Amino acid sequence: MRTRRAEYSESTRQALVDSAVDLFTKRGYAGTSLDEVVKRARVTKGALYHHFSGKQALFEAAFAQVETRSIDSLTAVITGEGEPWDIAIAGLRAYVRKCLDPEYQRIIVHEAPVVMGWERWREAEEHFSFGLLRTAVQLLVDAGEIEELPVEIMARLLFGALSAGASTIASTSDPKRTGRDVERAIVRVLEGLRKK
Amino acid sequence: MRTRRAEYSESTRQALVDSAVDLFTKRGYAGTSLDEVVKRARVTKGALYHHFSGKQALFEAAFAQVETRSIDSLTAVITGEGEPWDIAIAGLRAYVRKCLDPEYQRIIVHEAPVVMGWERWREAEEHFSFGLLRTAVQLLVDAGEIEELPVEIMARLLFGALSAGASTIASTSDPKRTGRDVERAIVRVLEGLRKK
DNA sequence: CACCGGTACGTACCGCCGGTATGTGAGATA
DNA sequence: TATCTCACATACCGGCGGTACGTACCGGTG
Repeated sequence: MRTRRAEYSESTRQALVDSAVDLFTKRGYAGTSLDEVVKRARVTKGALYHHFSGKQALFEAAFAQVETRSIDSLTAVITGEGEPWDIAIAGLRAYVRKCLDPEYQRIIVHEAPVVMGWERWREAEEHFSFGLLRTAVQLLVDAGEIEELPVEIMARLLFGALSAGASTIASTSDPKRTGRDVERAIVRVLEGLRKK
Repeated sequence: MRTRRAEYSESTRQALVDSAVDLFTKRGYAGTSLDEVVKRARVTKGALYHHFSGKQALFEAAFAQVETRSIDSLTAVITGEGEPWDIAIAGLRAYVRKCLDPEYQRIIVHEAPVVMGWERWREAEEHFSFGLLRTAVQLLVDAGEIEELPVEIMARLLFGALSAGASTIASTSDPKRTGRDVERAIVRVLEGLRKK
């Protein structure tokens, strides 16, 4: 049954997560105090510690929210119709665009590996962006489009390159132009791996 | 002139930096307290704050020390004799090996971008590993070995891929084997960019 | 050698922040 | 209506980064 209390509770939790996403994006994990988070959510620390076990858990909730919202648009591209090669290129473009979103960039790309620890981050990413990327790479290998290098490794390297590319784009004076250059470079790298 | 006081002072500063490198490597930036750092260096916080303006500055000193010590071995490889292509491959191998060093892995690759801020980290890296990498890429382009994509972009992407590769190597159960796979994959990517 | 100035620390303390223990009132239950 | 429960609020603690200030020792000067 759906009671009023449950609705209020969920609303409070959501407000906390939203507040956390905002502040973690603007000031980073270490630079954000829980007092600020609860103040912006118009509750107290009691509420926060009722819903989450601590600051880390709150970060993971923020992480999950940003990833969950991001993954839908990407999944739509990956699972669409067309040639595997074209799908991969489209997915590439979509991911680079996603990396330009400040929330994604700061929370997912930059802070998460440090805050959650690399191992935990890796595990979580299996179900999100990285999982999708590896699926896409596997798709290309299965379709015989690119050479049969270890998929796990290739996906990791590509993931790193894309993140670095996104960071570069975000901090350049001409993001449009840099974005085109990054896209072109990555496509060129993939073409270099393509079977003739 | 070289006075005794100056020597003592330098020794104290060095002890602090060494202690910081150790603890930052083992417990990370956030997990390390200054009390621990000064205790291990057998001084007090007064000494620390005499030599450094704060925790961030201490981290940057640790960062600089690890980078400075790393760069010598890499520079030797890059500036050696031989074909540009072979030099680049050798440099690649050397860098992958360097990434297996726990200090380099934790302080330079993982923590520095978050602790120093991505922009500051990027700026600092110009004079260290990334600067070398870009030089190597420029070398290949000048020698006509690889296609003339924008050097800055290529170096950024390669740097990101290498960092991701380093993280993967460091956290796998069989670093030796993963290291070989990463090396092979990157070499294959470069060969894909090679002019015939 | 006596004196003195400054540097290289040591000591004591503050405010903030993450986390905890406990109180409380509104809504669900019988 | 009486009671129970849960979703918070309040008050407080210990630790940590940072600061203010005291001090001893080295090195130059007369």
